Amino acid sequence: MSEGNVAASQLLQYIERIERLEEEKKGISDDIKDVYLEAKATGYDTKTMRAIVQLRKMNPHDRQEMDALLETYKSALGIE
Amino acid sequence: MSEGNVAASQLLQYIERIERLEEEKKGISDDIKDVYLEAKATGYDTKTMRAIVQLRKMNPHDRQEMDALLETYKSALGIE
Amino acid sequence: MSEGNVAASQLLQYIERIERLEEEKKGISDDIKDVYLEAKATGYDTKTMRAIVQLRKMNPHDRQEMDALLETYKSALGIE
Amino acid sequence: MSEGNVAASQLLQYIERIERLEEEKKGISDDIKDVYLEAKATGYDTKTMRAIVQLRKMNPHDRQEMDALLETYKSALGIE
DNA sequence: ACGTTTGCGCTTTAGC
DNA sequence: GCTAAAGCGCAAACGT
Repeated sequence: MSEGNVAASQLLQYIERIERLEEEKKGISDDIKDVYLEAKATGYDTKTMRAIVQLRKMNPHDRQEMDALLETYKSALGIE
Repeated sequence: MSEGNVAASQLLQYIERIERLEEEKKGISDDIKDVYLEAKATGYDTKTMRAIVQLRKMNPHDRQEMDALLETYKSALGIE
Repeated sequence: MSEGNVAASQLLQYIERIERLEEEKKGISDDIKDVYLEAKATGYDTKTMRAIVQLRKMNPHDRQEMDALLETYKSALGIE
Repeated sequence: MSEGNVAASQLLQYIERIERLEEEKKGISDDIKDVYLEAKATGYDTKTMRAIVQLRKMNPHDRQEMDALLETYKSALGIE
């Protein structure tokens, strides 16, 4: 087999690995969507839930600091 | 002039209009970046500023409602 | 247990399911990134690989049609 | 006037400058969208137009190189 | 049914 | 240079 075919075969393997992983990723994305839909059907607000998920990603200290700073700026600008 | 050339000329005009507008847009994006940099140099936190800009886009009523709901969820989950 | 706590517990369960799924998703995203890095280290161009992945998502007919249209526009505008 | 108020006033000025610029930027984005819509109404394919705009951003040499590489990969993978 | 709003993936851009 | 974030078009979904 020529070098070209070796390279082609290797490239194809990379591509196919990526495609498999992307499929898996898509499946999980769909699962996440389903959970949100279920929560919504139960009466929860998904937008707020998404905000919560973001907040919980941060460590408590950073979150509180960020929050405090935001409050400071809001006060300074008269945002209630 | 053939029909093909007429069409080509028209297509080119659309493309060039878009390109001009994109240039303008780029200029403004750069201006925005500059303001943030200037504010940062003055001691402001740009991430918080960006959050403020977002908040001010909303109307007060919606913002308060969103905020109240978020507080409710945070309390329920013990997020301080 | 009060209704409020029931609701809180349910909300927490939704949030935690989402967090678990997002972790999995993140893991797979990292895997994809790794494959691209590995391919890059082998000498492949990742930008082109991403284009290939996109092309392979399309059905052949659509892809050829898209390609033909692009060629038409390029010719019309003198893009070589 | 207290220092706090000075700072608040300055912060407000930065925020308002940003908001003005973002409004302008939004206006231009809308203009761009309008041009695409107009072109579409005339019979042009906007997706292809966007691809053309991207191509014209590149210098000819890079574009040809990119194109050649893509063709190489397509051949290697039997994409017609 | 419609049309506005929301979510999602991707690309591009900004910040460290 | 790389990781994180924004912007964008597209698609789906919800309420009207």
